Amino acid sequence: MRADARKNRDQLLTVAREAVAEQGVDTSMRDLARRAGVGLATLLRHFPTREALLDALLRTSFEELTARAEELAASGSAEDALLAWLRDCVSWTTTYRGVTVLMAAAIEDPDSALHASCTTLRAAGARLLERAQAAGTARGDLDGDELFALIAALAWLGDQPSFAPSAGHLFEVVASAILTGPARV
Amino acid sequence: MRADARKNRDQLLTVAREAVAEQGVDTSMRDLARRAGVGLATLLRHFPTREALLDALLRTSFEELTARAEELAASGSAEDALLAWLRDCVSWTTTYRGVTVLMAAAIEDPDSALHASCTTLRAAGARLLERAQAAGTARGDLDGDELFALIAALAWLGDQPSFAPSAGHLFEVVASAILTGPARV
DNA sequence: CGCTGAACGGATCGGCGATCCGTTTATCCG
DNA sequence: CGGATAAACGGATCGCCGATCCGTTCAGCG
Repeated sequence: MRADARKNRDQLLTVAREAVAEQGVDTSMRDLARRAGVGLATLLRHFPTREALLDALLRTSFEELTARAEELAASGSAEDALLAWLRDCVSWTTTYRGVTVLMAAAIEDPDSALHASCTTLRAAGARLLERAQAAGTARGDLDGDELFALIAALAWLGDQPSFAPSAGHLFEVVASAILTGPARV
Repeated sequence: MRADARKNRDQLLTVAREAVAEQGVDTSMRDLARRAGVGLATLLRHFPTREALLDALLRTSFEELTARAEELAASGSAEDALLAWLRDCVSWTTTYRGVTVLMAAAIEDPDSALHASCTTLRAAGARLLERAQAAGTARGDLDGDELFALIAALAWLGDQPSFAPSAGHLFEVVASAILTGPARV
């Protein structure tokens, strides 16, 4: 890649990171380009769609969360690991506004740029869930898809200004429904 | 109101009802006007904003749900009443696509056309919740705001194509977290 | 150096919600 | 019944959006 193209690309991602954190995933592309000091066409050449831009922005975060799941999968308590990972996932979503809807759409559409990252993340969560279920500390009638859906719902609550103040407590409520406490044999 | 105005207004609401059910709350206003056989300006004169249109469309549903809550508040079991009302609320949201985000925004903004309807609905739910809490069959560390948020989150899940298949089961999961079973004294 | 293809961005397109304003028409009253 | 009048109408227009086109510029290599 040419040096000037690389510079513009990096600048666009930096600007997009700030803008998405402040104004959410629906920020105007034209505005993004202006803030980065490039033309709209340049932005759209580097990232042909809004989704492609967000993919580049979010990919590393997804990979970190997936790695975190694998790290926790090797830790002592299956219950603690699952709970800690849920917490990490939900709190991460507060970084970018509107990211939850994006993920829900990406999981649905196999052609989405984010599809692979999302399914990998979901699978990582499923493994943590299954381990906790095997240990008898997570309710057995849940699967990975449903765990992912619950994470998304909690993240969505945190994204809504009206519900955000309750989001922390509601996380505890839902977590208590997922985790069943120590094994009862 | 002049007879022709009344006719157009009714026609617009009919068309909007279908369109919102099919394509969600973000349907193009221009398209709505076309489908109703009127000019865009006519649609916007009757309903100055999209929100005003949706308010007219949803108001009666809100009133029905509120009335249903009051009816259930007089029924036998506090637990059954709360559960039945939650079910009614969540299943109603499947009628119109995208309505959940609208409600979350309306609760936040006191100037919204839907604000009053939403707060009334929330208060109606809070009364059912408090009755179940007094009977010891709902967890005590929840308030009306949080109950409303949980309903919205479940409704949101049902609105996402990727999560909709799990929505029914997840309702049971979350409901089990709200309800604590028969009073344990 | 000079060439050349990659990268650039202004201009343009169709679509959106909102607004303006000249035209039509339902309604009321003489 | 017929004319006045205000209400209702909708085409045209505005500023915004994302997307695309295409002539210009310049980075990098032989």
